[in-house]
Amino acid sequence: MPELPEVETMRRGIEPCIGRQVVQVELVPSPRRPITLFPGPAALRKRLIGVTIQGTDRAGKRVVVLLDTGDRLVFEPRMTGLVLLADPPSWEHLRFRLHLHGRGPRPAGLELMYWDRRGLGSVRLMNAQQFAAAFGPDRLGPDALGATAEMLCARLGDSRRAIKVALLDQRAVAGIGNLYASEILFRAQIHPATPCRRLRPRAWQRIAAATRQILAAAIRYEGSTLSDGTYRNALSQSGGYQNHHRVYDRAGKKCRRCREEPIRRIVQAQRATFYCPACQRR
DNA sequence: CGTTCAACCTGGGCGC
DNA sequence: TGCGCCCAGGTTGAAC
Repeated sequence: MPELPEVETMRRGIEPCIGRQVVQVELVPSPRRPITLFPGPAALRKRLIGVTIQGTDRAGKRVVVLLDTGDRLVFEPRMTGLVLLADPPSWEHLRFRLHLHGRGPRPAGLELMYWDRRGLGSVRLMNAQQFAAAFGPDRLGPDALGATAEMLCARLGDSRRAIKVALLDQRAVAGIGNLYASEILFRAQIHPATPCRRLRPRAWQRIAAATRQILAAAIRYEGSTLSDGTYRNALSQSGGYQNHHRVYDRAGKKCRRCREEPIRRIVQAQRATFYCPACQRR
């Protein structure tokens, strides 16, 4: 679930952590199996307790917490992970919790939590070298929020892949996931199966503009909370962008643009793609 | 190059 | 009511 807009919303939501000090590290408070934690519990505690949070960042679909030691704490939510300051949807799947020292005249502590129902995500503490190796420019393309036609065309213009599949390639452009890829191509009025190399400069312009606009709008609405209700912002509140989807999960329903054609669902690279066959011609 | 499949997990929805 | 299946916002690596 969490794609760029959801992860960016979570990142903004945990900004109150900035300037606070880690006083306690809780690993897997529930009796559940742990998610991927790196490094091990002892090293994690040793390198986290006493450090101060200096800032937050995002690496594609990951929330990054910058520490005054130069280390980075990286939360990768994958399908069902949440980075929270407020109570999670259930205590059962809480995986990790940092207790932060309060500040100000009435210091109240904060708890930075990672919750993950399916447990496919991870929490990793990385030094500068490890972070660069994992998320450097050779591993992660430029952020999709700043997509330009030149950038997309330079990175994908020669590819034979379908544009929908290519937009999910995090090395080409970082942050677009399955839901927003369909929404972006609908807004750009491009058929999702179009091979990248067949796209003209004008088409790349539309795709780049649609990428920026869709992602920015989704961030404004604090992301999409789908029917399973899993996604929440850091305060455990639902997003609102699901009410603005044009094609995602609307198979069989009439296109909101042409008000005629039913939205079609196809499968590309084993993943669902939604589009309007009338508005998005090959 | 590109595609396909399986794996990692939980849980909601559906047909029978 | 229950069972078995299919599906899901992601990523990775192996096989072809």
